[in-house]
Amino acid sequence: MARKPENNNRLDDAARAGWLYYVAGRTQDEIASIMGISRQSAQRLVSLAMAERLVKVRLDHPIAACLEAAARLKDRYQLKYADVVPSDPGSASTTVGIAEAGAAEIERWLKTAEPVVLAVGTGRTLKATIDQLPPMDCPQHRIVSLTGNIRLDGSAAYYNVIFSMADVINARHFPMPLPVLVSSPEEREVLHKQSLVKMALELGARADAVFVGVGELGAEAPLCEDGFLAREEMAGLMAAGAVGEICGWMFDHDGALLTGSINERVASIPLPPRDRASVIGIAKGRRKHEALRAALRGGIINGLITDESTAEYLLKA
Amino acid sequence: MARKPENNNRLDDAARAGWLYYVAGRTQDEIASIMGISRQSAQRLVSLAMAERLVKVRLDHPIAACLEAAARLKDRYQLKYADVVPSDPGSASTTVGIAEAGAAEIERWLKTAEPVVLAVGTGRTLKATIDQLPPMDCPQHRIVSLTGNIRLDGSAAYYNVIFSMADVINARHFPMPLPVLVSSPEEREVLHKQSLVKMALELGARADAVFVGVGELGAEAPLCEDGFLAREEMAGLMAAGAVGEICGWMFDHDGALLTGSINERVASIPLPPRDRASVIGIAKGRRKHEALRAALRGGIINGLITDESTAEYLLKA
DNA sequence: ACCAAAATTTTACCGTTTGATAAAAAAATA
DNA sequence: TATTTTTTTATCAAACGGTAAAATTTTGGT
Repeated sequence: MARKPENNNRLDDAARAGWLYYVAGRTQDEIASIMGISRQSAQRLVSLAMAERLVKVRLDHPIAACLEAAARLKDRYQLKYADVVPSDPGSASTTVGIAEAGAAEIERWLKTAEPVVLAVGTGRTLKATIDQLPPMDCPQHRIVSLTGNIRLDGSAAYYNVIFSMADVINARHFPMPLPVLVSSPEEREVLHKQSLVKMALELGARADAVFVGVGELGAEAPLCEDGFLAREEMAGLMAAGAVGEICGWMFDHDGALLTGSINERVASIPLPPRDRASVIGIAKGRRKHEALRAALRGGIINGLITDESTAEYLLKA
Repeated sequence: MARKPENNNRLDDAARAGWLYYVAGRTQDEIASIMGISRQSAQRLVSLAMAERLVKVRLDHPIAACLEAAARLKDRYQLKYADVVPSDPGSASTTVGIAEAGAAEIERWLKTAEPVVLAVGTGRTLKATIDQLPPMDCPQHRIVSLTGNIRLDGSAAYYNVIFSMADVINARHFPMPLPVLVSSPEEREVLHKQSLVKMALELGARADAVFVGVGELGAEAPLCEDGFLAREEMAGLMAAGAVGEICGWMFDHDGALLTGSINERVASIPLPPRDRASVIGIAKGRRKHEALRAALRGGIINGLITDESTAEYLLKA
């Protein structure tokens, strides 16, 4: 009868115990008495069944795939935070879904009692995110804009992230009264010494959480469309290897910031140190794929809110 | 702020909580803080996910004793398929365990690429089995109900196997819009000529796999309890030697269909030829013992899903 | 648009179940 | 027999499931 079934028997018992526990719903005490062993042995068998993956838990709901993708993204790119929302294949929107999810995450930060510093970038996605925020009263927190939204011609882009945000959450807010780009490194230096700007710079460096959009480059890039960047410059940047930008900071395929070139004229506040702060990118869609992957690779962002199909791309790469 | 499609969100949240709990292994406290709700709400969501069968736990490990019993059953009764699940001595449930196993076998059939015709009976066990099926998209298959679930008084029994099944697996389905029993052989003949019924009859005859419960007879038989059969008739049947029924077809101790008597008024679709199709009975428990043995002896079923202690009975006989 | 009723959520509490640890006992191995 | 490994026993803090009252939100009627 019993030849050498040691290992086999053990897994058999584990399977039996796991079955009684997970399928039949008995307590470990009951299993112990049914199988004639001590409760601790029963417990060991049950957890062995789990460890050996004898019991398989399946969750039949679209949301499950999203959660799993988020967990894998976290692991793959060493993220502090990841959230994946279901894709809507039919929709062309670049914000539906992630805007709500982004707002929820911002809300979680704002709900904390101890004061935090939140920083935001700009762009359509971020504007849509802010628009999903419920009114809140957060006098203990401060919010700062990492980047301006002044165009080359001096006018302001229509979306107004920091002020919209301040409108609904009633916290002290620090705008960035500068263009995204200035004409020279020297001009940047001068502007950054203005007292108002200095306060924002200082605050930005201490931000606990940062929420940014991720810009792709190309002829139809929002950066051009919105008049932040001349098309000739765009071509030069792409030739230099740039694939995306965050708050105006250009980076290449590996997520390394471009040295020289335009980055010396970016007036935005630098992203705070990634080891301390959460820098959460909010983006989805085919056109953002490469830029997102580069930003994740290079650790420019350590948090991500995206949708399923974008997550799929980022995972298979 | 427009931000909630409530109805949808409820199950979403349940799925999310269930995933975090069962897959990610978080505690309910953690889930509560992640989702921004109280622990009790988290607990409710987790158990809702269970109740709504969003999470399905399955144990695929073959337990040696069960495997051996299955092999012996196959041999002893010339079965095409046999599956034995562990017994839970204390439990009074007649479905726990075999329902999951039955669902797994149905799933295997549904996963085949070439189109198959699946037929199902009715009853509590089968309903519990169907409830364990994961959502699937199977436009290539067809499913047909071998029997109606209309009572003597014209009302429908609460369990609704074919429609529940169609709900989750999205295949063309063919219900049997008749009672289990009609008043006379002649009426049956008339009814069976209705075009709708004829299609079901035709399909049933071509079924590749059939899943049925096995009904025992007696004063407390489900057939009586559910109002399909008057108690006086039951007594007569038993006197005539009937020990069990499948889809309403009465059989005796040797598994031979009773001639005459009530069987001439059974409106169910006849079971397809056993040499071609798999007719799999799903049943366990003391009260089903005799009916099961008779059905196996007579070859009414050529497949079986049961539990260890029932298997033991069937093997020692 | 308002108020009242109903339903849901939160808060608080309690007994049971669970996972983990450490020492004693038993079994297996050399 | 001595040594190693496993199982049992005992104990404890954390986690869980249930209940009940208070607070909140939703619903329905006016």
